[in-house]
Amino acid sequence: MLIRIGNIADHVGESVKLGVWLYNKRSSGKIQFLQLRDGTGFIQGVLVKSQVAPEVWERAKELTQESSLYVQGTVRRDERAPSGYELDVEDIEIIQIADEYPIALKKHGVDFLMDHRHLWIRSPRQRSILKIRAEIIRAIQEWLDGQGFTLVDPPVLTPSACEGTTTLFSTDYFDEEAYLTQSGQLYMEAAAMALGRVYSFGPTFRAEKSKTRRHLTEFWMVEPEMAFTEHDESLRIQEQLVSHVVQHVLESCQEELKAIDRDITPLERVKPPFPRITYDEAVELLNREGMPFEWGEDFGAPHETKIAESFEKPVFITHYPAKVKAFYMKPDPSRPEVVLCADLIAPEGYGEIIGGSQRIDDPKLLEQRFAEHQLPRDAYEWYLDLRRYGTVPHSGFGLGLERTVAWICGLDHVRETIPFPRMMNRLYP
RNA sequence: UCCUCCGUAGCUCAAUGGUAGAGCGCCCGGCUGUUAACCGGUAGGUUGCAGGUUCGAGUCCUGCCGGAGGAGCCA
Repeated sequence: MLIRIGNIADHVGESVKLGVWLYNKRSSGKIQFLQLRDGTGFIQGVLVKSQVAPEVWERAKELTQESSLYVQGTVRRDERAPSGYELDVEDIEIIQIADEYPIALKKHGVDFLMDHRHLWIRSPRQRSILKIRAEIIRAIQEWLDGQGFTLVDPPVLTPSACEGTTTLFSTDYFDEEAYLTQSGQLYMEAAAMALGRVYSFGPTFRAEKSKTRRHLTEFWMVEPEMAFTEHDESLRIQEQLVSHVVQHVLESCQEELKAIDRDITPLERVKPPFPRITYDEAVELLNREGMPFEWGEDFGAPHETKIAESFEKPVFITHYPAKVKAFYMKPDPSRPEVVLCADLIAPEGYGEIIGGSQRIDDPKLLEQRFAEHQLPRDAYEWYLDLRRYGTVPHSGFGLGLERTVAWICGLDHVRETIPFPRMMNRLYP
């Protein structure tokens, strides 16, 4: 039976068999060091010429980078090894001698690495990031499930835009045009009226010609939607969710965070409550900090970074002007020119990771908004129905997974947070 | 869509308008504790494409193609 490197500590002193790839090899005339990986970890295999069969020694010499093999050896504790363990190799069964591997253990350019993304993800750094991504997903679902949320899957193919502003990917749907979803939110509002507290987790598509470190054309969002929930309670849920995710990663991904060299001190501070400032206060802050900004505009990336610099934790910016936000957001009853919404801005310049709001529950007002935004009413009759048949106060938000992963991992681009990123100039591999 | 920058060996990069080079990788040889090992050697080129200026262009000019960073928009 094969043992996995991740469990190697349980087999000290035993002779075990591993299925591995050769990550790297160093050799002298009479000793060879094989850097082996199996997806769960790395371990160094040691062969001393005088202590192994001649044919095993020769097989080890043949191995090239990323060759696949079964290796039999005895596990030994060794203080010199980065992982604390080494394998004294006794036998080698070659599965394949790999062709010359394109990715050297040296610096490469972004374009070259992206062209070889299918191989790049084997590297320790990329492997660690994908592992952290998986733990972030686990933490999100674990927390929401524990709070009584039900997972509901909205459609990916949709008949028309949810918000109508951004560019959509279109596709043939028999005799009509369909679009890939840019948000499941409206469907999740329907689901919340059926199940109370719900969330979706899935891919989202935006055909925007954005070329920045924060943009992908295909990315994953978590979109909770909550019936009988007002804006303030939604913010409390958001800060608890984000804090749980960060603390879970700190506990369960210590090795990976170390492997990618993430400074975890800013992450350790991420606990509720998060600071809240209004849009008005944010505008004041920007002007005070020497970044002139006019009330009524929407913030750009440099503004978000400047605001975030004033806080040690993620910060909520609330009560934006209605005209810069989506049509479905509920106006503040005491001040109808602003809406009950909040963007959560991550620290360290990572920008917006959550956008959320309380939704309009009054059917008359929602119809008025449809008219103001010149939205096709017939396509949204079903959405208006939600307000006609037992409307309730409800709120929801969308959390961008890749931006959250980039922030927690401390990456300078979201393209490393997803196995196969889709961007304006990238559809391969 | 706009702004800025970059395209030279498999990879990362040098080369004042004057003989296209280095390091790494591959291959060969050496080395009994290597950590991106090290040491010696071999091979490796239509300088992104098309024009132009010049005695002479990797280098200067124009256009195109590809890429990167940013803006707008958003998560």
